[in-house]
Amino acid sequence: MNDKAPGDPSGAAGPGGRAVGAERLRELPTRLLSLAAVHSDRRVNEELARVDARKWHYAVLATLEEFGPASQAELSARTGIYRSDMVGVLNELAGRGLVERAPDPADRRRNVVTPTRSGRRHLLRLDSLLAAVEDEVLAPLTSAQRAQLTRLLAKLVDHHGRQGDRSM
Amino acid sequence: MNDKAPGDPSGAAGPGGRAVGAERLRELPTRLLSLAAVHSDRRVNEELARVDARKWHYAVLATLEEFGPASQAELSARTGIYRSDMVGVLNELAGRGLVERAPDPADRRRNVVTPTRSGRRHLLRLDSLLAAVEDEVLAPLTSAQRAQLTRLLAKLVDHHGRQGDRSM
DNA sequence: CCTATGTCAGGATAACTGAAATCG
DNA sequence: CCGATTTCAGTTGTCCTGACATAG
Repeated sequence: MNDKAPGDPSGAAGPGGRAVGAERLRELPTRLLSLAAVHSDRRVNEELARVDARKWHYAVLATLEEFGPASQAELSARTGIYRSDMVGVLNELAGRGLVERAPDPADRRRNVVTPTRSGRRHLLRLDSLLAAVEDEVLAPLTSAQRAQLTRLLAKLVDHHGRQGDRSM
Repeated sequence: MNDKAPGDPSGAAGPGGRAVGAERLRELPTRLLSLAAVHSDRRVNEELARVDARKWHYAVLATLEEFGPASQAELSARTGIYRSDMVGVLNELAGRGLVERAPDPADRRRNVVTPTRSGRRHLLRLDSLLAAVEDEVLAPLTSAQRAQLTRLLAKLVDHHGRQGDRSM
């Protein structure tokens, strides 16, 4: 089934040119990144769904834990969620009793979002749940490799975050 | 499979718990993976759009180049595109004169998809276009780091591809 | 007057499901 | 009858834009 097409240059890494051989797809970093992320995201979402959560829930709760109560715009900037989508995420979180939204007396345009006790407990549960998924997703890597991957990815995210600053 | 990463940074390990510091989000590999992929995908799609292409076009053309003419189901299995979505991708490619679809005389359920000369030329153009995007996306990494990242991602993709075989 | 904030309405695309029609 | 292949129809989720009302 694998008869060569006429004049097929595949397999040859030409001198002076880059090696574009048969392994085009299997070695394309942007594709590998995409495939790995799709798989990882799917597993994360599947597991989060089991406790009626989504990954944006985690991002918001973790941000609140780290920086304390914040306005929606602040949360949006820190998590990367668009502020138009933040509304829905907070509706879900508030509906589950995980955060509270109260008007800011100092600036009446703003809502101050605060995690509830239940929300902070929920965050801990999500922590361990995500740790398990992460362990599964990164299974083929040694812990040194995991650290390395994390470092490389952080470098990429950091770099593009610095210059790819789109206003939401 | 649960060995602790060495050099565990990020400060405080809570009493009786795992080390969950302030850097929860910034160090979560699944999140970094997702963020990096979103950015990478966006840049890839933007650039491909400039030549009226999409990344699935590349996947199909590259697969045809590597393995020769194939049925849609084969292409679907090799590229990871769902059979149902493959229809649309091939409609676009055929509409641009980049591939030809002909019924397989040996099995009349099948279509044999073959790249045209123009399609193979197009693939070369996409190659260099993608190389440029890749160079931009991976800019903050040295070439040794790029190779490392590629290797690690390939390991992940390879692993999940082996066991995550959903029938499409 | 201009900007920031929260909100809503909607578009574009990707991932995924289900089923019909055809053929082996 | 069962399974594989192509195709269509449609759902869901995510990313992203634009606009509006309110407030600083």
